[in-house]
Amino acid sequence: MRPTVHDIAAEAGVSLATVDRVLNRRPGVRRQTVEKVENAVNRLGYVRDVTAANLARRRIYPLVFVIPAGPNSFMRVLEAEIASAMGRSPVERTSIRIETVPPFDSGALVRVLDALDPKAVSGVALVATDTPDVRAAVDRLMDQGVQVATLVSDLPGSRRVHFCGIDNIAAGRTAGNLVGRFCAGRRGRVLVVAGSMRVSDHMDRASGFAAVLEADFPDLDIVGPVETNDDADTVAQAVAAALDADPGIIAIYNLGAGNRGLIEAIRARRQRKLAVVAHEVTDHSRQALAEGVFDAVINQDCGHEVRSAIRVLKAHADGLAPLSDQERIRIDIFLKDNLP
Amino acid sequence: MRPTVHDIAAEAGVSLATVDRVLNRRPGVRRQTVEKVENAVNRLGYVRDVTAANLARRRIYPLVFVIPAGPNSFMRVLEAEIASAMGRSPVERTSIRIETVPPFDSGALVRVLDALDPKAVSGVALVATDTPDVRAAVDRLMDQGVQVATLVSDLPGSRRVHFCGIDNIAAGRTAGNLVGRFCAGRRGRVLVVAGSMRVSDHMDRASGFAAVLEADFPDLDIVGPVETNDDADTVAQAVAAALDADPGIIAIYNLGAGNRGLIEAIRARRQRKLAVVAHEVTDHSRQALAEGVFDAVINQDCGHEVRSAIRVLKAHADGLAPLSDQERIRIDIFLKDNLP
DNA sequence: CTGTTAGCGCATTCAA
DNA sequence: TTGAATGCGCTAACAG
Repeated sequence: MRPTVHDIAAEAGVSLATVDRVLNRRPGVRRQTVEKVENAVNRLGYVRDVTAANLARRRIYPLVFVIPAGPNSFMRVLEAEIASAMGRSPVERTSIRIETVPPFDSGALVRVLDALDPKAVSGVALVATDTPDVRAAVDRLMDQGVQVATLVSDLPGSRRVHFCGIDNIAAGRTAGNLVGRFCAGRRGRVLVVAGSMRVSDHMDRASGFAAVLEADFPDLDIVGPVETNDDADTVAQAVAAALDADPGIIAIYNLGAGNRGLIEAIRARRQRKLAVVAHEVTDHSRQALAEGVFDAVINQDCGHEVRSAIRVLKAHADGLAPLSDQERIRIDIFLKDNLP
Repeated sequence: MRPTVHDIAAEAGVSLATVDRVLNRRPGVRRQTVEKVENAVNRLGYVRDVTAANLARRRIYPLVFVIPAGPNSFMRVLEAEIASAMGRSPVERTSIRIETVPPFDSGALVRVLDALDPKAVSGVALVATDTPDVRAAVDRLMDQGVQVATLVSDLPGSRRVHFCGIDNIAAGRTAGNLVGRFCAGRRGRVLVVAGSMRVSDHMDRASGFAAVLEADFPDLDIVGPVETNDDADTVAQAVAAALDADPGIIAIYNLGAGNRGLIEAIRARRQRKLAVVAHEVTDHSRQALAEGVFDAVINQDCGHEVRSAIRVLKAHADGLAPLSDQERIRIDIFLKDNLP
């Protein structure tokens, strides 16, 4: 039988209330008494029953997700995952709200963050735009006791408690490795397509990709990255133009969104033998893999990311450390054969 | 405020005890009364607070994991993950025991399963050997009210409630796709190494692999599979013999364990240009990837598998459906760049 | 500064 | 067949 507050009250020779004060680090207890209780805790190996505590406290965790608006498929899937987490709210004792902001608009993002009531929300997860004003807004929230986690795209240098996403440099390297091997000794150029160099995930992928190509595949040279703002039509035009202008392009790496446009452009040029690697499993990319238009898709499991964000934010709100192993988001590689 | 038992007691005009009887489907309540309560439940949209229920009931879930003994690295990692879950037992209200049995020994497995006390264990997770007697033992347990889940290797045709593992046919197909692309139009033979054709995961991988090679890579022919009982030394000898006997082998797929032996054999023949795909990330395979001895490793996250087994077994013990999305185990592909 | 007491939402004796 | 009362482990008034 594991020890309860009663046991440690008895062991320490104090009352339940005092034990509770010490356990929750509330003021108004003599140092002497604090130590007595802490000793008892250690001696008996007490660990608090969080579920019982939450029951007694009728605790719910008010959480806010701030994500980009717009047609980006990946973000819409992310939103669906958040919605699905809202369905589990009663069980998980959460109260989740979604705020959408125009993509790549740090001003709007800051306004949303600043409008949050620190007393009414215990945690925020946001898809970050990597600018100083956003960093400052995040740090302000942390100062006010609101736990902040970044989602999908990180905010290096900020005080966010956790990044729920993948190592994007490694993701870029992985893409480089795949493209290199799929080109198998052929010589030529690789077109790199990006959304925006103002989000850290895209920058990281580009640099990881370039590093591997340079080090391990000297026969391949990079063209780009061309920036498309993650807009599918822009992607389609850019890719079409590049392919038509340069017959030496033998591979494409799209490290951003807008896969629909990429697929269009490639389908219209079926005769070109291209190795194509893109990011994120969506209906479009899934279809492209099945057809052989894409050779591989690198993915982050956004269901996992959302569940992880919730666990991490809850844990930090309680001053607990999350289970690092469970919270690491994998860099998934999908071929047509291992699609989920 | 979500409704509580009190609310539905008031709504139905009965006492708490009666509500509880109906909710837990205990006998001794008039049909009339049952209906009154059920109507109240539906009207108010009541959902039971499982944590409060577990608190009141002081419920713990006694779980048993049955896994192969022996030096197989993957199984030892699995065991470590189970041990780590045991550390979380107080929080997760579990009581976990590990039983090891000689590998590929269905008799021993059956003996362990039959020795279990159905009244003292609520769930069992086992790495199954695919034989009729094991299937029967599993079904016996289910009949006695013990929830059974298979782990890593499934037991098709049995009544187990869940398989915590990957789709091994798809894993084999994935390996085939990778090997095919990495060989990039070269013509030759692929050596397939297996542990035992008596476990369903190995059989499935072999057939998935063969299917893809036949359909998509006609220039590659399969040699094997050679069976090694997952013993590293046997693998080393078999691979060495095959490579030396047949200079036309340009790729190797090890769908079983014993990677240490595989690595030895390849290292001793550095001049051979081989595409190598194996399974499971362990210290050995991680090192081999880094060195370029392996080109890709297909992995199942056994930490995830263990956590999932626990969640699924607990949920089924309470008659609840687990979150299917969270419980699907991915077929991970690792290159040296995206190793965790 | 410390202790008493009454719940949180649910399960379970024990009576009736 | 039903209900009242007690307690699970913990928190939070409210006294003292």
